[in-house]
Amino acid sequence: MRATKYFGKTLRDAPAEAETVSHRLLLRAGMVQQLAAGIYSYLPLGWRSLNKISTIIREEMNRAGGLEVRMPVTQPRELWEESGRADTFVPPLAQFEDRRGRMLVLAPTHEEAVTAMARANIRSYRDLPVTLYQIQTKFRDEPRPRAGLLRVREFEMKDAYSFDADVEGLDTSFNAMADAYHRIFGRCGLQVVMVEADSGPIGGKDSNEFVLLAESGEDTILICDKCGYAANSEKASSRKGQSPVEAPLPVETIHTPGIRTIDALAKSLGIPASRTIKAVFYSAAGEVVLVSIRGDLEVNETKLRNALGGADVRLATADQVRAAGLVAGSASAVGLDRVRSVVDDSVTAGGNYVAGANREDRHLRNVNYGRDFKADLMVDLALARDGDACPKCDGTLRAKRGIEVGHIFKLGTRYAEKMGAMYLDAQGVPHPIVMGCYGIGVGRLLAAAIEANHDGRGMTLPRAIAPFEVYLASLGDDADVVSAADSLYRDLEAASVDVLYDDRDEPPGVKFNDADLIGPPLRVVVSKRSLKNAQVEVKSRKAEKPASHPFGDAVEVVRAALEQV
RNA sequence: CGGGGAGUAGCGCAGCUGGUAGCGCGCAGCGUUCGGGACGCUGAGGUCCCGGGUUCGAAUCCCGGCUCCCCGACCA
Repeated sequence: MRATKYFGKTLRDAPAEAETVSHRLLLRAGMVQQLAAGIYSYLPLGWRSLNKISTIIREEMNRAGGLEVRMPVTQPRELWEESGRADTFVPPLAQFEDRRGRMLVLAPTHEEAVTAMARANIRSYRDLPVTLYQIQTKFRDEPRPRAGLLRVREFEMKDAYSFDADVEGLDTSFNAMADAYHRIFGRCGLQVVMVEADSGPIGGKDSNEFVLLAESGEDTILICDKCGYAANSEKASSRKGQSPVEAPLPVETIHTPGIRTIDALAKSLGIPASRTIKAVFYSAAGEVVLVSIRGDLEVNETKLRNALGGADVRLATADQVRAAGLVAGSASAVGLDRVRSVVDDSVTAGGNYVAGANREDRHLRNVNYGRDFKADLMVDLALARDGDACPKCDGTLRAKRGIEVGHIFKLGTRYAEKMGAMYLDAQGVPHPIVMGCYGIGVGRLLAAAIEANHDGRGMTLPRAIAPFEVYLASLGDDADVVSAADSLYRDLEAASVDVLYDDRDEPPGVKFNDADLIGPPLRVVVSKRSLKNAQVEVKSRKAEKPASHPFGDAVEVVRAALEQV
């Protein structure tokens, strides 16, 4: 493609609204353009990269046995009433009335539509298993779109849905998709890790996220440095360590004037925080819950929410705490029976803890679970942190930042049961179809790839997803230079090299800067200086200096160099 | 939804003690240049977010609204 025939402009300055690196670079390179909050147009350059990603996804879905389908973006609201998600989906469904007064929704995801497709076409166990997928636009009216393409309202998403006769079949389909995901991200040249994840309101027994490691990421994941255990921070567990086993001693009340935090308590008593019990107050569905956890640990609110049956959980307000009769700074579960007590399993590991006395300026020594306080619920509630011990081996967990680019779920029979998607087994007995779903945000993946692949000059996307493979630039308007560059351009095109030919009448600095901004992995320069020696210059995007090669070998040199980047 | 910030040329911004809009980049033309956003001359380009009010006069002051961004809440 000749730059003089192309559409879209590079910007020297990024628009003020863009703060995130990928957002700035996408706008500066002229890849996307914003129409409204979280709603973007793709210009030719951005669409090229997006399509390269889509093509890789499509090839790997097909290889894994997936069948591509296309489903409606506008769907009758009744379909969502069947699944029970018409009023519960978050964010709420975007919907409108058609001219006959029927309510239509803009699909935020396609479980309902694909289940309708399945129940109309699957009758028998002989029809199973099957995996259908789509790469389509979806719309979610997100409460807060942000960071360019990282979190948008209208977006391209690949969603695959598997249908199996039983959970063993689902496991097989799920693993096949996990393998395909590894291949997809690998082919995109991206370092992605699969981590255990919380399945959230979608439900199901297993769920894994695919996270692109990037410092600017919004998600925290924990990875064991030894055994490969990896989970996002909502899900991750860690070994909390054993406190010394001691015979329970009698409880003593101690005077602790002005001490209201675990740090201060531990310091004043000269003990580690791990010998104390911290009380944290939450409000769940209007009820105040007292969470007890060892003093050196923190509460993982997702685990707490799951333990409480999915209720909305947030820190209790000072008013709620007071109304519940709790003494902030000196609270504990000891002697409290009118407040629900949820206990992290860490406090069962040892004994003789220091805990609040539920009186101002008083704490208790030698508090023991079971003898001195009880739990209405006893589970793992701790937030795993960098440096914690791995739950699976004797390694250490390391916290890393990342961006969620894919998420796969074992859905089970939830949708099939609600929507009547059944098959008959060999005995003629009906069963609900067992489903899985597997998503990749295509636009988010592009943005994430830029977050992970850029430098001070612009994008350094891997070859497989960069908008072009080669940036060919001619310097100056010398007739020999122009004709040499023209002919090299034709030869590269003929050799099926994906080349952007900068044939504009611009000074070298402009061309070099645009080459670095757009960032094809290879830059080829034809100039009077190099042509004098019958040479061209080839430079990889990440190299400091170019290398000169005989002009006649240019195509071969480029093809070889592309294999290396 | 809570908190904060911002809307003036395509982009970045100034003008805001009221007097009818400017700078840089970009864009168009001509010329000189041609190895990291080069230089000169000429030129085009504005609903100063919208509506109302105050005033002889509003980008500027007042009231109401809209949009966008950031933090939080929420979220495949």
